[in-house]
Amino acid sequence: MLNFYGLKLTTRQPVYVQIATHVKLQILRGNATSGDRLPSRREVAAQLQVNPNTVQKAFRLMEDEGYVRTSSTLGSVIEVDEAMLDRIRTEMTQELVSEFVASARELGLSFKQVIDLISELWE
Amino acid sequence: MLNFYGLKLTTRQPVYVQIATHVKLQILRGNATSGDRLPSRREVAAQLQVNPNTVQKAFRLMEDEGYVRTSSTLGSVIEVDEAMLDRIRTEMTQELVSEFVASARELGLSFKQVIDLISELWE
DNA sequence: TTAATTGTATTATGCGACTAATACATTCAA
DNA sequence: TTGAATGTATTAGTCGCATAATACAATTAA
Repeated sequence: MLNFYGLKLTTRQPVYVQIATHVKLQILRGNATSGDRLPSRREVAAQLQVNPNTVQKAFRLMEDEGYVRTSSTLGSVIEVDEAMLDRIRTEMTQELVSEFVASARELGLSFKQVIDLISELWE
Repeated sequence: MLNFYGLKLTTRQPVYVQIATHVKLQILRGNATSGDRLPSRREVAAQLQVNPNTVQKAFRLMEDEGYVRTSSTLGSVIEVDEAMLDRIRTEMTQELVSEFVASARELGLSFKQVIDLISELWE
């Protein structure tokens, strides 16, 4: 059973988006996989100390994006095949890197400067 | 005289923040420097097709951050010394790179993967 | 079987960002 | 000098996100 205690919410993004992103990251990192169950809406709301309606919106989003299915018997369950997993990984990676490169160029940074800065921080 | 025609607005950030960021980038890239004048609030609002009050908020922010000064005789003028320029550059670079590194690690990317992906996109 | 839990839905409220519509005093050019 | 442009301020309204308070049918557990 997945939980959400490790998720620290910010104000930079809608909470329901952060919840969906958190689940996607858990899937990518192998901490969650097909068949794993999610806590109830009310339980997640309690764990994150947000409103159940906000959580409902997150679950709706995850169902629409195609990696969570909700049945009346099992509640909400993660459901990903290899293609979906690859789609998620590619999508998130591409967005992250391409936006970073665009910003770095806007800032006037050189390729070498960027690599050096990342190297320093990577440890 | 600076203009804002090159600034494409998104919905991901408040407009007034995007305006201030745009000016800071112009300064960093050498496209704008001390003494350069900014168009009037109403003129910027027209160029960006946003409300004058939103632009006023951006100008207030830039004054507070310390690189724009407004006088009754000259309107709003850019004013940066070497220290301010360095502060801006460091601040924006640090934020960009450290947030990127954090996200990349969350995604489970290796250092080599990151470098390879950036190399591909940098061209 | 009965009570609790759950998914789902509805309506109202609050808040921050942005828009809209003015208003007014000051500066400056015709 | 007069009228336009400008900086500044106020008040009201919209929109998306989140909260609050319920409601109800269906499933589950005691």
